[in-house]
Amino acid sequence: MHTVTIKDIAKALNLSTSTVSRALRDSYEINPETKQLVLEYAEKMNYRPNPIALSLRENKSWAIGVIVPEIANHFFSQAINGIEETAYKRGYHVMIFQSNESYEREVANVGHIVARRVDGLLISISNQTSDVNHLKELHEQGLPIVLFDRVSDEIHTHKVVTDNFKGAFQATEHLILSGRRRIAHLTSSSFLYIAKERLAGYRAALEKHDIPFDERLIYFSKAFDSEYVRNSVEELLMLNPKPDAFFTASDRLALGCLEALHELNVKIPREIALIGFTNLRAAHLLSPALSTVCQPAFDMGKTAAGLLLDLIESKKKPIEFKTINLQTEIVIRKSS
Amino acid sequence: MHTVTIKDIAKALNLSTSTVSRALRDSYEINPETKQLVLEYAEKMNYRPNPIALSLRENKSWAIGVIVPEIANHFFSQAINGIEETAYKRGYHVMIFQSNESYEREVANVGHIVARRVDGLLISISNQTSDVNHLKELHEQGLPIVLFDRVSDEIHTHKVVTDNFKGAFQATEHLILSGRRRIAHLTSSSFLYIAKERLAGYRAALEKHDIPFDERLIYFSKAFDSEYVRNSVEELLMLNPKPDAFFTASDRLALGCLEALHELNVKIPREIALIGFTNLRAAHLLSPALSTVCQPAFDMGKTAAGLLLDLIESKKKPIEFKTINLQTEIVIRKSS
DNA sequence: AACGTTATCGGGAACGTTCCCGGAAATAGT
DNA sequence: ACTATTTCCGGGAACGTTCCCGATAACGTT
Repeated sequence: MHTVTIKDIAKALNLSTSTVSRALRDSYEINPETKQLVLEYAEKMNYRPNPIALSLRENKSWAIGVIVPEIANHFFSQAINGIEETAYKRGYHVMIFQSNESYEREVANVGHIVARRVDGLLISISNQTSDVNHLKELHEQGLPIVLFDRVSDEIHTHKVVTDNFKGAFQATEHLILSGRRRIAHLTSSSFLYIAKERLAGYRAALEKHDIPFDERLIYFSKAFDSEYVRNSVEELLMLNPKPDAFFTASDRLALGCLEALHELNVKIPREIALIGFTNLRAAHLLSPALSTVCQPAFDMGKTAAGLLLDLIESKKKPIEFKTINLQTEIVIRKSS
Repeated sequence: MHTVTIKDIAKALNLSTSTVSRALRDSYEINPETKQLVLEYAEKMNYRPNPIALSLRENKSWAIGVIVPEIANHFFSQAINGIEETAYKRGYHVMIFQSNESYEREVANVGHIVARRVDGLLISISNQTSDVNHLKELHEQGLPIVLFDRVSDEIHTHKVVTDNFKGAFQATEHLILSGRRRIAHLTSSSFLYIAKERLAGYRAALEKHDIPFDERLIYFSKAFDSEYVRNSVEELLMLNPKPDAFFTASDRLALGCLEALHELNVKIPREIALIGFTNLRAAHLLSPALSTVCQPAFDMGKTAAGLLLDLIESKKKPIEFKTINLQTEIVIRKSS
């Protein structure tokens, strides 16, 4: 697939490459007639500047890297939509990588991304990642990084999160106000920032309503496969006294719980009320319709990308980094 | 963010760039000691070859473009997973674009992709695309293209599809065998190849069981928003005699139907049986659990990417192109 | 007429890498 | 001791583009 270059145009028109280049960039020091000639010929030959050559010259790839746990997850695919919107609008393209919730793959992805010379990195950390040195080093070397949703307080940069504390607080309080007392909390990894915050919101709601905190009701889940979740659910149901509500911290966990409770023939919400932290598109069509704390995924992606591009395009490092806290929305349906 | 280059190494070690380059590529004509020296220094300085420079030299971007209608769709995100697996394994990276089921955006995406100088293109056409000249031209210019799922018979290249006819036939026959006679079919666009095939499968099943084909039961839907689908469903329900089953041709349509039927208080499957052509992860958790024809999305992505990379890496154009037909799986649940 | 201005263009280096070509030194072969 | 071969390395062009530095005319100014 041969593509026409500036040299081809120059040769065909008996001009120098500099002249052609300047004509194409509409430089003032080119004769309007020459300019016209070049432009027309370029149009005719369907000339497209080679972005690779430009990247080499400018030492800039016009690409940003995005690492998410998985794209087959409605929250992240929506976030990616937001990221792409801003990125494309500002002339960047997006390279998407998946960590699959694995620390090793995340490190490998980071490696790929630096090798690919992206101009910046947008990342939502895997829940198996407790050590963030791979990101810290990169950041100290000067690569612009913005964290979103799954952030870490060890990295000093812009962050975009949702109000996890408030969302969890509202969800828990809603369960309490509807008469629940033994509320189990299934969450992801204990070192994940968002998990900590949601747990804190959960505890604060309990405290406000004078319900004692019971550690046995908290489940940190390393894996997301339905078998693992089912085991956790079974163990929780064997507790005495039995829990009367589940509050889950993610898409996958909510779905897994729902599935397990169905299989175990537990009536929702009569026996167990269920509310999740999720962006499932079909949440209202589930059986029963799932109550959720909904996150503004698209907006998160948009603002995170915006911050990153600002970071990339500003020559000097900003003195202070901001953490943007977007509001969640609690949607009560049949499951609670 | 300054990165160390071959020149830096050469200068530091008092060697020429050629020597360093050859040492790094483990050339036989470099003294083992020198090689050792270079390798150690490169390792110490964390040298990474600049892929942009390589791309410029080799006139190869090591990137493939992927255009799908939307990634926030489980079928496509699974397919992308498959694509990425093969692509990364073979050293390519993946640039994802979304057409949002819009012809204009698809054309724009194609433009971006050629401007970005990808080595090949993987595409699942938007349902509003009736004219595929933008792809044809590209293909004739020599860009390797592989179509998957949403293919077009106007483009003569490798294709990866599922057995749409058989899947639709089985779904329809299943409805017939469970006593349904007035089976409505909601499908996407009339010029979409997969829509035609599924319609053909539907008709064949009717014919086999001597059920007359009624055109009024077929709905081509241009839009996927719930309002539009709801209107279609309402109109179908006003028919006389009323349909007793719906067979939908996509994720979105199945979900939309389910939603509309719920809102209209129609009992599923008592009044209307429902079966979809979808890869929804939560299909078994819906209310009622949704019967579906399931497509091997991940495998489709994998094989499509494999074919494309073979195409890219073979110097000569293959004489004949193949169409790979993967099998669907029908999963009967509560909705039918 | 001599000079400064302006308009218009070309030459060539640079970005990071590979690879062809050539060349010096060391070794082997007679 | 002389040539032939091997070993090891450097120079420089090339990929496509931009941009700095000149260069040549034509023009205007005194």
